[in-house]
Amino acid sequence: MSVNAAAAQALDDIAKMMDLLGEESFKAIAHSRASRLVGDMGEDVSTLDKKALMAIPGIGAKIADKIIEFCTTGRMREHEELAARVPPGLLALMNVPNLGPKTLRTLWQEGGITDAASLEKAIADGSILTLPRMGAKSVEKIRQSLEFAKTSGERLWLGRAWALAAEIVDRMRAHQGVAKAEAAGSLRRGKETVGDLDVLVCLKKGANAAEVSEWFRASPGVTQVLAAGESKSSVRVALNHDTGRWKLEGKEGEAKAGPSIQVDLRVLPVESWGSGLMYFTGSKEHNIRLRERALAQGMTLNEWGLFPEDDEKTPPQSRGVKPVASATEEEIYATLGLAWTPPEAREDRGELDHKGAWRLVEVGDIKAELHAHTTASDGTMSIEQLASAAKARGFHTIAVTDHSRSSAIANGLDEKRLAAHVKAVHAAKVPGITILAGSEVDILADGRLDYDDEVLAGLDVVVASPHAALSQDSAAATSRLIKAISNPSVHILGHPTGRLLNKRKGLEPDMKALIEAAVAHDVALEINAHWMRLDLRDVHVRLAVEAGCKIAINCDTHEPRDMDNLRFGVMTGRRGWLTPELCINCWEEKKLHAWLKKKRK
DNA sequence: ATGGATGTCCATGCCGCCAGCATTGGCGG
Repeated sequence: MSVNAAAAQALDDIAKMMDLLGEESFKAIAHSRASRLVGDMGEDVSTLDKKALMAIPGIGAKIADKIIEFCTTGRMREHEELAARVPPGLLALMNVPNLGPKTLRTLWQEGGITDAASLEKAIADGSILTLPRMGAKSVEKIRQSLEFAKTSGERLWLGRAWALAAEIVDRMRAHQGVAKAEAAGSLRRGKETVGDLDVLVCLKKGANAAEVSEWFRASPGVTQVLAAGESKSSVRVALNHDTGRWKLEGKEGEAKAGPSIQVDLRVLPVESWGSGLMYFTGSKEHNIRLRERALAQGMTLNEWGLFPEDDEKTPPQSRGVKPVASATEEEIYATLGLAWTPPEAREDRGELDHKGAWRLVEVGDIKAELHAHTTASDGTMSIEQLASAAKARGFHTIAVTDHSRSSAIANGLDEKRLAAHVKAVHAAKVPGITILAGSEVDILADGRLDYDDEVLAGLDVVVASPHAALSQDSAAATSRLIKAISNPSVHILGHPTGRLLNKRKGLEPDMKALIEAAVAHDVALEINAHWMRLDLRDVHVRLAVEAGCKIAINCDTHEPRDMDNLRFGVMTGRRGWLTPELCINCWEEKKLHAWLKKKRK
């Protein structure tokens, strides 16, 4: 775990333990906010001194001290003091849905429950029913949540969630009572993994909400119905893990055991489409900022619309109050004096201070794929098939970058095979697209590249990527990657950390140093669009964009369907506020080729 | 615990919905 992630975890634990102990809620909120700030930070938090930490809104002297203590000693005294007062099993239960701090505190203080085992026992023998607010329905809900928490430890990959969400949304749109349907939540924000799916449906005039909800609950793959209201339903849908070219040991068997994902449906009238979408898209923190802003302007915002504030207790829509805006996201943001905010930027990372209209990279901007494999190494397509597929996407350029010799498992090319392959690539012709000959050259553990410099200098495009020695320490990783960036023939640093989501954490280089080197040597950092990689990750893209570092978004195409992953790479770029100007795949042909050739003089 | 207005104090994280056992606490975007 990176220092940032570890420090964020410690701060979040502190916040949760404070909640469990019933301490002043603002203290817990402050720690929870600080946890998010540290976790979202692109640069290594240990490189910041107290002054720099305190310059971040939300981090004051006390928390800055705790962060510094953690970076220098690896511990936080306060964390240990709290941990001595809160049973560890209780903290773990905070991750179980339907178990919040207050519920757990009651279970602990009044029922002597300290962990999952004692909770299960209290449910089994019925003793839990004697505790306050513990009726049969609540207990059954908790029982199911506990069961679910056992089988599903991990969040689902964006790419897998996307396919499932598309099926459900299509099904909902097929119902005659449905005017509009869309997947919202963290999926719409393009988060690299999602915990559940949120589907918003708006009804045609006169349509029956209960009937539409029933249609939803009868979707194929539903294994369990958790809630069955007229306008709100929750179900679990079975997952089958198809992870493509990565065979995940254990995962396939596990799939038969029945991992599933929760899918929530909300039904609203069609007039509330915009406000409903904003509510269900989140993030929670973004929603809070928007609602604060609405209040400051004499309005109140909920999923039904943006209303004039009237200090009444009951919700305005229930009193027939007309909203100021509700039908589209654009009009609601506009009424609040804001530009429409891209869903990917709705994370309370300063997006409400953004000046003017947003113009982030879009799928339609991408005009080149600069990292692709053919049958020469581990791809499934010939050079011509690959180029035709790229042409069909409207690209002006495709770079053939098969693996280098050290990637033996991927049938990497030695220098002799490479020379022949380059000839074949240059001889290949597909009308309307330029085919470039390149390589995805391995970055060896010490930062040397897998081909000699003169070989690399003879290629049109060089993508340098780490594939092995991915558990080396941070300092070694930093110097390794910077050495690769410094090679004058390298254009792109491919999947810079080598991480695989839910599988391996990959390298943890000093990102700030890496980005500085990339800027100095005019190397683009890749966002690998495969949903198991999404590497660079969002916060590092943001850091790179702020530094003016060029970014490449590549599908790392091995087979035709890989090009469909482009949207995930683009969403990751948008989460890092990436503009088309900084994304080399968006450049027109002349500009891109001139940039590539600059390294060949 | 933080940040902003003062010079030490004060306000601060929105909203709707649900179950419960009754007027509120907890959840989740």
